Amino acid sequence: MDVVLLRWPEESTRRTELSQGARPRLLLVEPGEPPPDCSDPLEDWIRLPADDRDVRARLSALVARSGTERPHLDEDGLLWFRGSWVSLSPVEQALADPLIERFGAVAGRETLRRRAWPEGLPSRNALDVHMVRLRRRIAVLALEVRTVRSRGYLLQAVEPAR
Amino acid sequence: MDVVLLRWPEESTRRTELSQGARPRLLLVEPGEPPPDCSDPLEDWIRLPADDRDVRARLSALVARSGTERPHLDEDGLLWFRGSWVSLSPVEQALADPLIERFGAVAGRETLRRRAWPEGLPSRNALDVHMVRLRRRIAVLALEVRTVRSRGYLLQAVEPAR
DNA sequence: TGCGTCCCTTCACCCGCTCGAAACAAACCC
DNA sequence: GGGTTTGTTTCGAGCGGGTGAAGGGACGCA
Repeated sequence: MDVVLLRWPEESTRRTELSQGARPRLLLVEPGEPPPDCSDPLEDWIRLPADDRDVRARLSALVARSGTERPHLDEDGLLWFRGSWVSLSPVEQALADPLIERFGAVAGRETLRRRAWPEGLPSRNALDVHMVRLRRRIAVLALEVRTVRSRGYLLQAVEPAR
Repeated sequence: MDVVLLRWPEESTRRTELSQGARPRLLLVEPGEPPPDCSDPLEDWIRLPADDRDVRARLSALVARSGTERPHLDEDGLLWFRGSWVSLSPVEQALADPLIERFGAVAGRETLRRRAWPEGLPSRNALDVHMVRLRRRIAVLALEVRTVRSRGYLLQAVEPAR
């Protein structure tokens, strides 16, 4: 989802419209005008005239905040994230799919099981084993699968070191 | 809680120190320098030289953001705070729930006891033991449970070191 | 001031269960 | 034939929740 650029205060009505739709937006504040009151995390502003790098930095911060950046599985079984990809085996695709849908939230073990083996699990811990393999693969994309005990798994970007 | 003003990029080491303590901070970016990468919601930046009103607007936005932030328990048993999470066991969820409801105020022992074990306490000090465990877990989120003797417990954000 | 009593904290241990990971083998595909 | 994919077994680490027990601080009371 893209960030919308708005002139402030001219386009203030459009701003309220967009805030309804949870669409991230960057307000370009006219020289001399007072800055807006941004309490929405999906909203930011910058004073004109502005350095190009500054605008881009705020845009990408908004994108990151809105969670727009999510991995994506193409029709060839390639898992894309931040411009890189790895190929996944069919089973891994079936597992990755619900994890991507719920990116950042838990996908239940039962859901995953059904998606990969609708006919029933081949063996007791097939799911665990394939999860290990999926983890190894997606590591190079700085993606990780975290376990939420007795609930399921959660796909997320690797937290940058503090 | 006060916002700390930092020069960027000179005081970058201080910046990382403060991010540990979850202290809100505003980076003052020197002319010509590239803007920082702010993923932390408690961090913001502004390009120098800056309009006084602009600085004040960003400061008060930071203050507002740090004050209203309260932890939140999602439907998968994950406790979220400031963009990070830990998973809680069922008993811990039951205890965390009333603590979060009254975030910053005391939740009585009796209330907690009833929420976790409506049928009656399994043993004399089960509540205390589980409280220790809950404390250990939420520490990584910079949350703490303070005891209010003979009244109950209080959940709050860890005060950043001065 | 000394003492006992709550109340709270923490530790160590137990049991049952979940999950991770390695290792091996079969099947499959260029 | 060599790499990849998938299934299977097995072992062990770690978690969740319950219990007992030790210890310490706060408070009331004599």
